[in-house]
Amino acid sequence: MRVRFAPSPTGALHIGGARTALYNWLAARHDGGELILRIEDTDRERSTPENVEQILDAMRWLELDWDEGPISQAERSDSHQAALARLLESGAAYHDTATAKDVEAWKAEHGAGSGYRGTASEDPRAAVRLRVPDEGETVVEDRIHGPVGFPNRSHDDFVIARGDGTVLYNFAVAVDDAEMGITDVVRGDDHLSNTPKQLLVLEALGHEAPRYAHLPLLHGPDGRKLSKRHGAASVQELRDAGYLPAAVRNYLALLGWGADDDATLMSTEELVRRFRVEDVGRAAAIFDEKKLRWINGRYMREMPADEYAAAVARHLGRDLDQRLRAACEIVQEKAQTMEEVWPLIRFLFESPVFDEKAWRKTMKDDAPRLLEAARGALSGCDGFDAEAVEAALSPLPERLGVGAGKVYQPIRVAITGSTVSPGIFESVAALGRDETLARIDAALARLAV
RNA sequence: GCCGCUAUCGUCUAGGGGACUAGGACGCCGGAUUCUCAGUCCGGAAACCGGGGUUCGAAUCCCCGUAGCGGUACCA
Repeated sequence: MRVRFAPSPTGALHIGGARTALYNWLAARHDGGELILRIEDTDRERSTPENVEQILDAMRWLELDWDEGPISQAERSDSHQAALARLLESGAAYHDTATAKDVEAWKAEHGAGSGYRGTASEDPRAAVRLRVPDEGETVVEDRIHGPVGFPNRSHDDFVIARGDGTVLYNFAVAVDDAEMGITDVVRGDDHLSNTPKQLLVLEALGHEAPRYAHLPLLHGPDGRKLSKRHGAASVQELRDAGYLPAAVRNYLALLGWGADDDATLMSTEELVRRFRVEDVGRAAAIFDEKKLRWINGRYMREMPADEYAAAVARHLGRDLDQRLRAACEIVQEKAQTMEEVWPLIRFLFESPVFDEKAWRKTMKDDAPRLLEAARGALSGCDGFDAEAVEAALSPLPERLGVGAGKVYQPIRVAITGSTVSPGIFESVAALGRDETLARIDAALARLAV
C-alpha cells in the first residue's frame, strides 16, 4: 500500500488536514505500507517556503513520519507537460479560447444540466480542455461512500492547463498519483466531486486509478466549516494551548472513526492496529475541544513522572531543576493541559500576587490567630515533607475549635495568593519551611495594617 | 441553477429488519470523597430530521421532502 498526504501550503495546517494526515499515516502503518508527503504547490501565489515549513512542523510535532518526500508538485512539471502533450496529440484534450463568459453563454443556450463542450483552436496560447464524453457516467468506487456516479454529460470539458501552459490541480493530481504509484487516495470529502475529473484524466492517459476513500469534513462548534474563529483550529494552536501530541492523535482518530467496542482511550499502537479506512463514518464531525481536554488530562496524569516533568519544562521553556520536578509532582494530578500547569505552581517560583477577592474571603477576624497557630506548628515541625507538614497541621482545626477549611484556606492564600492550589500539605512542603514561614509572616503583617 | 455527499442524545459515536424500555464516551445536572480547585467514584436528564412506502415487524431497506455541506475557477 502506498498512500499520500498532499496538502496545499496555504498557511498553518488545520485540524481537518491534520486528521487527514493522521488517517493516511494510520492506514500506512497498519498495512506496513508507505506514506508519501507531497506538497500541492502549483498555485505559486500561495505556496511560500514558510507555509511549507509550517506543515512539516505540524507533522513533526504530531509525530507523524513519512517515507518519501516532501515532494513538490510544482517540480514535477516536466512530467505534467509530457502527459499534457500526449493528450493534446491524441486529441483527448484541445486548446480552447473560450472565456468564463463564453462558457456561461454556452450553458444558457444548452441548459444548466449540460456541461460545456468547446471547439479546438489552433492557438497554442489558449487554455487546454479535456474532452469529456457526452454519454455514460463516471463512477467513483469509494471505500467509505460506496459507488458514487456522476453523469459525464453534466461535466464541462474542464480546463487542465492554463494559457501559459502550466497545469491545473485536477490534472496534476491525477498524473502524480498514477506516476508515484499511489494505491490508495485518502482525503477530505471536498474532493469527492473532483474525483470523476481525475478519473477522466487517468482514463485518457491510460493509467489505472487508485482506490479512493473520502473522509467526512470537520466542522466548528457552530456546525460551520472549521476556521480561525473557532479557537484552536490549527496544529500549532493546539500545541500552544498545551495539548499533547499523543492525546491529539487519539482525539483526532475518534473524529469520524470509532473502534467497534467504543474504546475511547487508545494508544497510538492500538490505533495503528485497529484502524481501518473502511470503518470511517460518512457524516461530518464537529471538533469539540472539551473532549480533547478530557483525553489530554488523562494522558497527562498517566505519563511517567520523568516524561511529565520533561514535557512541562519544554512547554514552559524552563530548565528542569529540582524545584520544577517537585512542582510537577504536586500538580500532575490536577492539570488537564500544559497551559494549566503554570498558574498552579507559579507560587513556587515567584512571590504570591494576592487575589484581593480571595484575601477578603479567607482573611477574616480570626485569621491572625489561625495563622499564628499554623506558623507555630510549622516552625516546630520535625522534618518538612508532606507527611510531616500534615502531621503538624492536621491537629490544629480541632485544637482551635474550627473547621479544617478555616485553618487551611488562610495558609493557602498566604503562600499562594489564591484560594486555588495543589494540596495544602504538598504545597507547603514544596515551598520549604523558610519561605512558608516568611510568607505567613508577610500575611500577618498585611493583616495588622 | 446544475452535479454530488450527509442526516441517532448538546458533541463524538454503537446500531447494519426483530436481542432497542436505542448502548458507550465527553459535556451537563445531582450526590460522595468535607483543605480549595481539579481529579476520582456513584446516580440522573438527554437522540433515531419530516412524510410516505416495503415488511408480520424499520433507527436499520426504498422514495419524496427538508436542512447542512461540497463541487460547479485558466484555486488547491
